[in-house]
Amino acid sequence: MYRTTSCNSLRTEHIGQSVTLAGWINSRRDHGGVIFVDLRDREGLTQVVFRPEDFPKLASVLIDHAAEAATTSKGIDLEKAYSDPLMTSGLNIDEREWEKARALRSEDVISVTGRVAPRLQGTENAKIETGEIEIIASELRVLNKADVPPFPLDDPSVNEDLRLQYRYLDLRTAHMQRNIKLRHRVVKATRDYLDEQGFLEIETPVLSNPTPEGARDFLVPSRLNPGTFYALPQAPQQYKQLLQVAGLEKYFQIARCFRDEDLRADRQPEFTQIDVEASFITDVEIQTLIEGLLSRIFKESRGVDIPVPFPRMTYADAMNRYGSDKPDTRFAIELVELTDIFTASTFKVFASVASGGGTIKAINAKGAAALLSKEQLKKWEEWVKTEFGAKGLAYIKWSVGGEWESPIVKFFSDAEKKALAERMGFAEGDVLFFGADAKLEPVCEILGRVRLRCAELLGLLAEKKDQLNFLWVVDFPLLAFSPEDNHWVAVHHPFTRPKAEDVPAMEAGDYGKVRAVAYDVVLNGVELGGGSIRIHERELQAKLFEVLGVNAEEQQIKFGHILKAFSFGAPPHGGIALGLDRLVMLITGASSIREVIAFPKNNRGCDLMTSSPVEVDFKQLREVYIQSTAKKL
RNA sequence: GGGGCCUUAGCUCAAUUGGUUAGAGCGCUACCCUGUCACGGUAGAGGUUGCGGGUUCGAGCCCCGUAGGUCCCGCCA
Repeated sequence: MYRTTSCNSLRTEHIGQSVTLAGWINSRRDHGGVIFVDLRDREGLTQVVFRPEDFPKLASVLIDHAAEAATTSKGIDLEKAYSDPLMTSGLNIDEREWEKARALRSEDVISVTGRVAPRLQGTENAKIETGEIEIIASELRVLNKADVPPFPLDDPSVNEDLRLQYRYLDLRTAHMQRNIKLRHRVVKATRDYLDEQGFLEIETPVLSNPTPEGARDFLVPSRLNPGTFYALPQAPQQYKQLLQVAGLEKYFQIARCFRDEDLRADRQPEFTQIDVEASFITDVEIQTLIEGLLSRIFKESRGVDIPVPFPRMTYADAMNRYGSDKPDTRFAIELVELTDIFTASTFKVFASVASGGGTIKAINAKGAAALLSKEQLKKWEEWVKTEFGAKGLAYIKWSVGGEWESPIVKFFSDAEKKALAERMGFAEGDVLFFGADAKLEPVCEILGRVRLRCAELLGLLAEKKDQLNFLWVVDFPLLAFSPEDNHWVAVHHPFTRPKAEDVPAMEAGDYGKVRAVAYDVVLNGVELGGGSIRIHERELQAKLFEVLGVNAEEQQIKFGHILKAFSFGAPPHGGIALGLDRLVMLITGASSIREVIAFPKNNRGCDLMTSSPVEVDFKQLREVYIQSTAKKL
């Protein structure tokens, strides 16, 4: 037997027991005579002591004295224990075990047998849970020696690429084990909760079809059908809807999804969704279900109660007030409408925007004046220009005891200044940032970015680490015009249901006005997931494809199966998908989803541990009828 | 596809204005040490400064290119 218990199970009540532990050498302290080893397994640490004397005898002496101490409710009398005849009378020294212990190094794997003993008075270690006891070793088995690790395992400042290259070592750290365990708790809570709610966990194919909408697909060539390809699913979207047509009614899956797009700190080419779909359900019912799920997840993973129901905010409000469809509402800065103030302004840039149906908005970064020099404001302007294609970033800085500093304020009339200051709550120490454009969206989006950067600058989130601001963003537009493709595209996906009251607008061709029965759940400015009520009528679905520029023939080829399915009595249905990786990232407080994925890919989609992806033989390519066009170096 | 930042010992970093033999801490190796827990002490090993080119009497430092890493924009729900 390798072990009888874990390295985080022994306490004072186990004193006297003979145990065997197995694990890794976390650290070793060799005092020449006595040798201490912190033995580590998944559960924790236990100190093991190797002494050059006869270990079992020593242990029994200490235990006897501890037992005696317990009856007198005084601490163990060390002097007495050490003067015990057994301790001083020429013990049989087993040097072999001790010599083995001397040769132990970090990360060696051992199994050790000994007796649980109390630590000597004053040598207890409050930092570890087993710090009251130690193991007096009598037998040591070295199961495997370890090379010197390429980096210190407990050092959080080590380069991530090195950690990823040796991920199996990185995963040994308490930090990573905590994240992986917590992820398990989240998945377990999800399965338990949805099972209790009557949902069935159903697997869907990983080899499926390319989808014309949305992200780029990962392709898989079919050997048995030369020249044809599967695609890895971006989401199990069609299958989960077809399961509703199939009458399974309530489906969920912890689903792996694949998207061949560029990576980010919160984006991997393969990621996991908590995928949910149900029949005969309304949008509010799905939202309530998900509120219950998230409550359960946060309760079981972090022990916190989150208030439900979550606030609702329309997409229009979110954009207008926060400049984002996933607003971080933990801090108060909001976008303020100023268009009406400047319709007749002497400042031509604003006047032409305001009178021409455009939008002028601003945000007030309270107290930012002291933190932003003229040079820094220049840099911010440069930043919005290069990163978001803004024309500029107008500002007014009002230092405490100073004047308004701004390249534009000299063009404002006194009335405009007064109205502006009043509406913005502009005070000494503040900085205003303006956005003005013929179109609403870029004004909101750019100020939304500036808003986030202001929060960062002002440290508004520093003391709000534990705050959890959930909210639903609802009433998304169904369609958006893509100038690149020169046609309308689905904002969510093409199966999303238009709001009943907006169907006339759709039929009238006023596509920009049509809202969807779609909803996103947002936590602290991060989109956790989104879903919608779907179209279940064949005609409406066909109509929507038409709007999206998919003609009848294409519809038949790409979506014939789902259109046909809808003609056989599809129930009203809808669902949602939550990003599991992001959710666990937020729960653990990690800054990247790589911290909550056992074997993630780096920025370029490479697995540094396995060197994946790799080149393959010509022969292997030939079998699947593929020829690479990549240029050899 | 584009932009920012980074790359010096196994790890984390330093190296003044371009100037001697590129240093420190940790880790590693050996020895000493019987109560430590980030043990302590003594000694030692360890470097093509990512790579290629250029400027210069002289380059870790300046210039050009390139590779890798990371964050962001585009892209992606």
